[in-house]
Amino acid sequence: MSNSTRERILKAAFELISSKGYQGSSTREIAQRAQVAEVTLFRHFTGKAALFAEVLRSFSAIPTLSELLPHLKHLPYEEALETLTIRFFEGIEANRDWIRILSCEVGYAPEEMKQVYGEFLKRLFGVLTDFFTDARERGRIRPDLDPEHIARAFHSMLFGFFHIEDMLGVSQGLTPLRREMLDSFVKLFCRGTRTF
Amino acid sequence: MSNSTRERILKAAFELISSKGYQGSSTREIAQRAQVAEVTLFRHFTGKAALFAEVLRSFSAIPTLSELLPHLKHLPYEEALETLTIRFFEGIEANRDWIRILSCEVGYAPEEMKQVYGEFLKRLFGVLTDFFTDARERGRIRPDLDPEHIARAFHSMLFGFFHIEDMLGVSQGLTPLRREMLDSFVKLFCRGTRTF
DNA sequence: TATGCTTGTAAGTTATCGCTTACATGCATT
DNA sequence: AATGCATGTAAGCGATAACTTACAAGCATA
Repeated sequence: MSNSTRERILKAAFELISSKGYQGSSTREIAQRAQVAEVTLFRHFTGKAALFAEVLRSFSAIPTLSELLPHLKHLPYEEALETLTIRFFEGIEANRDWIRILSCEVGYAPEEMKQVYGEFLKRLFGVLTDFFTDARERGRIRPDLDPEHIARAFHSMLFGFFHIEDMLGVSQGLTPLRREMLDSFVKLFCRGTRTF
Repeated sequence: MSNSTRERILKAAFELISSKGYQGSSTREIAQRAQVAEVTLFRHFTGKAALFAEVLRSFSAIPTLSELLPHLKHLPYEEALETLTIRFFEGIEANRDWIRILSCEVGYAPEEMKQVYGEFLKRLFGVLTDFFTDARERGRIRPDLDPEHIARAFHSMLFGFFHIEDMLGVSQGLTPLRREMLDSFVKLFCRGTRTF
């Protein structure tokens, strides 16, 4: 079986599920979108559930965040936070479909798929914790704060904001109004963590 | 048509949809759970979609937060923030099913249902903004901060945290570990907003 | 007793679902 | 030329979905 066929199916499934949900997407429609006979889908994957699990694995949005970190360490704390915030939000936006699948569809999905989500988050929290650990070692942030807690707070704030905006779905992207809101978040967060 | 039948159907639909999603819940199963013939469901509601819309309206988790506010105003800022945080999280926890429906299912739902969510959030943000506006007028928080932005930051942080924890679904409730995490959030948030 | 309202039973509609089977086609390797 | 592999076409399986129709039973009020 050629690889491209399989990947076309995966891509179609990803797109459809992210817009209509797992239960809302039929194998017929997925096959149609992939320009493939429905039976071909079942020759590549043992079933709809297996296809979904494979989608979760294949499209795992690996955070490009970790590549950004070394660069951030040479910036002043507030500036680094600002860059991190914008990049983080852009990253979420770029992978909005993937994230919507994970943060919504997984709730009804079997345990196996939750693990994919759990591992993804663990890596993400790890990267963020690294950043704040480094900042603490450099004396940028107060030593009494747990870097992991800060990382979670940072993540929660940005993710929570994105999720609400995404669900209401009035507009997409980093609009000026959102940019302004994120600026306030950064200011607040910076004051809340930095040394004086 | 008696009121109790209708309400039993609404309650059953609410429970089922919150655990299996809109698409995952059938009218048969909803009727069964309500101990009602399926046809009765269709005599009370014009269809599944109409039933769902009615569920959204009926179970609108009205924040008891607004009742809490007057009491908070007499507390020191950090203490008020702490109480607000705990109460807010408990409120989210108590309405977890309702919130899961809104924050997940609505993304795939028609525009009409998004409005229900939008109006709910608008009220919620309003209540929080009131709190921070009052705190600013009392000189508790820095005057250069926009109360609405602070309110959104506060909401995003708590909601984002809850959502992640809820989706991964390892445990429920305000566990000691979460309590500790929220304490850090409060400390961070307080330092980020208060005057010195 | 009669009327009207709500509910239940039963059977059925049409549509779609996930998935399978049987067979033909085309292309590449041997 | 023959073999094997990936794909397509077509038809259909059994299950379930949302929803409808027709009719009977219960219960209240008039």
